Amino acid sequence: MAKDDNGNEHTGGIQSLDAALRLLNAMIERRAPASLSELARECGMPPSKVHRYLASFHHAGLVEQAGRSGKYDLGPGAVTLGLSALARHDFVNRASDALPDLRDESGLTALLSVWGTQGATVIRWERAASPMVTSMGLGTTLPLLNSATGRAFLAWAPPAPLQAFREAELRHARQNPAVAPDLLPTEEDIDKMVQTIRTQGYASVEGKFIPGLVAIAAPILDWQREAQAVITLIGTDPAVVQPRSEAVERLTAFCKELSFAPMITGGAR
Amino acid sequence: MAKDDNGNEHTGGIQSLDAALRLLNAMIERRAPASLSELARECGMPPSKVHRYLASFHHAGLVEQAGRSGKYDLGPGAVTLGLSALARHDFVNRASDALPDLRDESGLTALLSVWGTQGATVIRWERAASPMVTSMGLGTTLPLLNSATGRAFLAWAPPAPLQAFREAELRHARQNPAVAPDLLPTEEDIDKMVQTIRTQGYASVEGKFIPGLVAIAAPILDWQREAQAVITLIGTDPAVVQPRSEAVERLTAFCKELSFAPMITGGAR
DNA sequence: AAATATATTGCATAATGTGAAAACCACTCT
DNA sequence: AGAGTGGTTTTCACATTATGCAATATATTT
Repeated sequence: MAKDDNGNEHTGGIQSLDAALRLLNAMIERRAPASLSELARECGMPPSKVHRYLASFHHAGLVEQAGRSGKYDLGPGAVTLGLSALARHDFVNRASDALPDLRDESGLTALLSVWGTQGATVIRWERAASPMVTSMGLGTTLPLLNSATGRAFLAWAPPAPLQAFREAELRHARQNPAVAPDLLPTEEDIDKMVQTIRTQGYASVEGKFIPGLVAIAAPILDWQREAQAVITLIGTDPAVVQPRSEAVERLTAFCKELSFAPMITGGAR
Repeated sequence: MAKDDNGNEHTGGIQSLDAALRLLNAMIERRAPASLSELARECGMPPSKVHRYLASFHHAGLVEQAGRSGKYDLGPGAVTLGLSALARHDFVNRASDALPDLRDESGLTALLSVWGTQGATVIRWERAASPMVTSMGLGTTLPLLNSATGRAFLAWAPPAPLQAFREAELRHARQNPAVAPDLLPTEEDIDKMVQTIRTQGYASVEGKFIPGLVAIAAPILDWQREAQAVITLIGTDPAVVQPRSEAVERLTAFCKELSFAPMITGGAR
């Protein structure tokens, strides 16, 4: 009988594996590389134990030692695992496959993001032939309030972890007025923005995240009308954010196509 | 002393954890939900063992039971883990940060390029203290066939848009025999070159793009083994292009460091 | 250099994972 | 119905294997 951190038991498992996974979890929660002793303290294990677990994780590629600092970090195997898990959700495959088409049709850079523990995370992107080279790698996390992608998640929120982010980002924004000087939104401002986005069917942003760029984003909805993923188009022409621009039409049609279809197609379809 | 599937040992780890991770790996390789007994067969373990491991994985959210079929599948915890890892492996940033080190260690000019719609595009550039000053701006696009960078992309191609470039450049080369007089390659020549590059692990060029300069280039691969970016070293000493030169070793090690890798480096791939 | 923090290895001890077999369950076929 | 089949879960006695402590080794700071 193994016990988890709350003292709740779960039967039939393997204690050492449970401990190892608790360690993995600790590495996720610290969002940065950590030293062996930090991890040991973090989850109340003797350093030698942690060391042995890390050796096995390292061997499997789940964990790697960062540079010469010796700190431990999640490794490429973890990425493989996660993307493999994501790929089981067929909307991810369908969206990934179709993303190049969307880019070609719209002539804009196209992004596919999901909502991860760290926020909106880019898992696929197709760059358009734009003069402006945005260096944005896979796994980039986008701001919640000042990116089109983030706002789309905000408006069609998978409820649970979002409120926390909302607060965290607001707090951060208030302390760093330099970042977003024109917009220190109150709760009501945000609610109003969310309303607008929902009725428009897409979120947009002009130059907030990266000056000179404009972006529009629409959600891929599941059967509960929550965002499973968000697709974003990025360009330079301010016209694309306009309500009935060609880009907006294409994007929303594209996302509707990938969303879980409601059973009765009332009116809008 | 734990053994992996090849019989290779790795010291200091934990055997049961190694076995558990082998199981996880089996779940990744099957790209679909699998039943307990399938998994047991797959990795040569008794069903009871697999069951116990799955119980622990399930408890951690890494694995879940699909619907009422009872089959096991990777779960939300795996996504969380992967996205968390992905967020730390923004290779463009990591490569940009490390590029000066590579320049210093090798004493050569180092380039970081990504595959844009216009071709291989230089996005970062660290010039060595070399007498030869190559004037090459950020955003320069490099030829596909006659630069080390281009050849590396060719060999580890993100498949879709590349064929078009290949044809375009060939056509262009045939019309302009002055540019590449010695090499009017057929499709087979190119395929042969690609094979060589892939087995060598890097692409090279001597004086093709700019007379008097030599260059070697290696890819940063993503989890699908496609080139996400290419790093190129440029110098004047013809020795650097030799298969096991110091520069080659450094460069390939550097790129491997930044690439994604399969979870467990087992034989078959 | 000494001192402190951190990582790694060795070792005896018993706690824990192990495989075989038995019980359990959900089906299908006579 | 009832016996048969393939798959999953539980039980159990045993020794393999993980464990924590203490001893090195390595790195970082004073």
